[in-house]
Parts: sequence; C-alpha cells; structure tokens
Amino acid sequence: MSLDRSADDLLDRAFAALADPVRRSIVARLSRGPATVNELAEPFEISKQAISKHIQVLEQAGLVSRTREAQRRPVHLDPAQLEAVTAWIDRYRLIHEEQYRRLDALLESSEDTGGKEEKR
Amino acid sequence: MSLDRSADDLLDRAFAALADPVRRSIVARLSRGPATVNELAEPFEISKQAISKHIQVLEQAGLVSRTREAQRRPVHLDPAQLEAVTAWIDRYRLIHEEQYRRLDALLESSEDTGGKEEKR
DNA sequence: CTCTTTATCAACCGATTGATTGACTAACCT
DNA sequence: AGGTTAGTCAATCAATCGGTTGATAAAGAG
Repeated sequence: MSLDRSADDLLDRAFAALADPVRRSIVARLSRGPATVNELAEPFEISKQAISKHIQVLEQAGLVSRTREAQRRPVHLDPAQLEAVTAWIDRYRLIHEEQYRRLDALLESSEDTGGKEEKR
Repeated sequence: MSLDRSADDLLDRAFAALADPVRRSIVARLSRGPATVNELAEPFEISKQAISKHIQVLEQAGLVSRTREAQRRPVHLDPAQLEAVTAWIDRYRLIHEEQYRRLDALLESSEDTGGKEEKR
C-alpha cells in the first residue's frame, strides 16, 4: 500500500474514476457518510464483485478509503483528492478567464498599436 | 451534429476526456488562448492524427470547440463544461463537509450521555 | 467445528481506447 | 492547373476496461 504515485498519475486516476456513472453514484452516496460494499451495491443491477472493483478504482485514485470493522469493510469518502481535481480545473478556468479579460481590455483600450501578445 | 446528449453523458465524457495527460495538457495550453492542431501537436511526440483524435474527444465532451479560419481549424476552450465538472464535484464535497459538521456537533453534545446513536 | 455473512481474488470475455500508417479533402498560393 | 499547407478519415493493433462466474478468505454466530 501507499505506492507513492505521482500527482499526475493520481489526477489521471481520479478523473478516470469519476468518468463512470456507477462510480460517481458511489461517490454521491458516500458523501452522505460511509457505507459497506453491500450497501453500495444494493441500488445497482450489477454484481457485488463489479462494485468491489469500482471501489478499488476509486481507492487507487485516492478518492475513498476502506477500514476494517468485523467482516465488513466500510468505505468512506476522501475529500482531499476531490479537492485536487477541482483545483486542477479551477486553475485553468481562472487562467482562461484572465486571458479573456486581457483580450477585452486590449480591444477596448487600443486598436492602434496592433500589438500581438499571443503565444506562450 | 449536435447530438443532444444527456447531462450525465456529457459529464462521463468530460471526466474521461480529462483523465488523459495529453488532453489535460491541451486544455492547459488552450487556457492561454486558441491554437491550431499543429500548434497543439508540436509539444508531443505522437502523430498529428492522434492529437486530432484527442481534440475530437475534448470536443464531444463539450470542453472545446473548433471554428474555421482559412485552412486552419483553431481550437478554443469552452469553459462552461469545465464549470459543470467542478459543479458536480463541489456539490458532493459540500454535502460531505456538512455531514462531517453534523457528526462533530453530535459527538460534542453527547460527550457524557454515552451516546450510542450509530447507524445500522 | 460448522455455517453464514461479507468481501475479495482469478480467469475470462466483448467493447472501447490510444496509437499507428496511408489515403484523402479543403483551402490557399503561385 | 499544380503544389503546399492543415487537417481528417479509415483500417488496424495491442492494451485497458467493465462486466461475468466460480472459488476463496476472514470474521462472527450457533
């Protein structure tokens, strides 16, 4: 355990994990509190093994953790990785917004210098 | 075109699109402003066709759009879908945080009453 | 110890994915 | 018209993914 994955690898896994509707549904359920595999499997038609695999995918993405509690393995949400995902998106959303603002300002203030500060 | 996809389908596609490091890199580049396929392909070792496919994936996820400009097809970022992705995550992050707050309050108030209000 | 519950492991299967190469279309330039 | 530039389409291939069934492990209950 604790395979010290690179941050990019974790981001890959987190985005990929959230790309599946079943896994997103599991995350949604877990946001209300921990649950066992059986509880998580209950709303779906698919087998418990398939759900178990989905949980492993979420776990390797750092999105959930499992603890032991008798023969049950309660799964709980790990919000830090969710934050990392939004952080990545917000970073580039903000850069884009800023670029847009600059373009607007440029168009508004001076159309005479024809400066080309694109690229990079 | 314009296949009127369901919101869930778009979310699936958006998360899946962002799960690939090449595509995230493309999004990062586009946050600085529009670019052509050749410009986007330049930093990578892979073929231009592969980049073209990546752009198609981003496009079908609603993350970017393409326009025509002579024989070039400039790609630009479409921030609305990025917002939709963060919106999904933030929704459940907040629910989880709220649950946590409630649990804390419960534990604090029943510190001496031997509270046994566990689930099950 | 045996039985039940809870969950994972292992092997397998069809569909999808990321990449390649080669042929093609579209617009511009002489 | 012919050539160049920019990009997509099509066929192919190995690897990964989501799901299945069957066997197994681990802990509690009788």
